[in-house]
Amino acid sequence: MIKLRVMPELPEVETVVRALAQAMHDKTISGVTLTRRDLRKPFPDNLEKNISGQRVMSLSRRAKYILIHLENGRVMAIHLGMSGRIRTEYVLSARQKHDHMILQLSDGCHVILNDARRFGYVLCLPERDLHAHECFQNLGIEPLERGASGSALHKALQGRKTPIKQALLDQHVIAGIGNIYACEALFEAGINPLKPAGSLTPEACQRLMKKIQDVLNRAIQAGGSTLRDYRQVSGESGYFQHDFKVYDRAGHKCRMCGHVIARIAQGGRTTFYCPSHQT
DNA sequence: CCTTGAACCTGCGGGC
DNA sequence: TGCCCGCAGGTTCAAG
Repeated sequence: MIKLRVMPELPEVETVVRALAQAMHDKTISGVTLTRRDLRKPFPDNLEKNISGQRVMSLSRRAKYILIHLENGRVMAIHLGMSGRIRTEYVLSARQKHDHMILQLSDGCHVILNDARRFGYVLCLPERDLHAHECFQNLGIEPLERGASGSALHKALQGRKTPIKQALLDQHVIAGIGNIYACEALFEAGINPLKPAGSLTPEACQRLMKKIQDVLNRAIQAGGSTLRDYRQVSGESGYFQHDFKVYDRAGHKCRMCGHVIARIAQGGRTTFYCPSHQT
């Protein structure tokens, strides 16, 4: 059994995509069970008709979306929101609280979407319509793809007075970054999260983009991050949480300069940073 | 166009 | 033990 419980930012979604590819590639979806009609958005009207009997050609990721490419040219897109988890079970055990969608595969495997807070959602649309869909058309820089660069980031931040931390969370500016990796990347780049986004120099943007890519890649290598009391025998849990340099470290000493890590609120989210060397 | 704050929903940990 | 409060990985929408 593969069981995936992650904090769904880019590295965690990427980790889920890779694990799901193992389970789903070249399998046929033989059945769909929905236990309610909606999460944050309604499930697509014709979901069962559009995915049942379809072979899974490949899986990919865009921003924080899991994309499941089907033989009929459609894509099922899954966003995990804050609390979405996906697990696979070859022998379907008792249904758990907040299991909302169960896909049955031709080899007997079940793919189960569980989401306590229901901030996640599922879409299903023709692949050719994907980039024009409202959820995808305005997405910003994909940080690990060609085209991501300091100059692209600098351009995307032009004229923005909002603090750089909040700009990094704006998926229309740069896609895939969430609260943890925004804090971590700014720390590593030595940039104060309160700095107006548009005031970053091209050099600072270069440094920041490099650190964003760096921290995301390291987190993917580590299998993402998991929090709280998660324990798992399958070896599928990530361990990047042990590498956090600022996130959730308020009151502890900065690993770089020894100053005390601060915790502030920005736009309703918590930011952790070192006031001494993030300038 | 940009920015801000509230809203969506459930679970968990801490304080009393 | 139990209740109440604050807080949590994300996004959208209304209002200024």
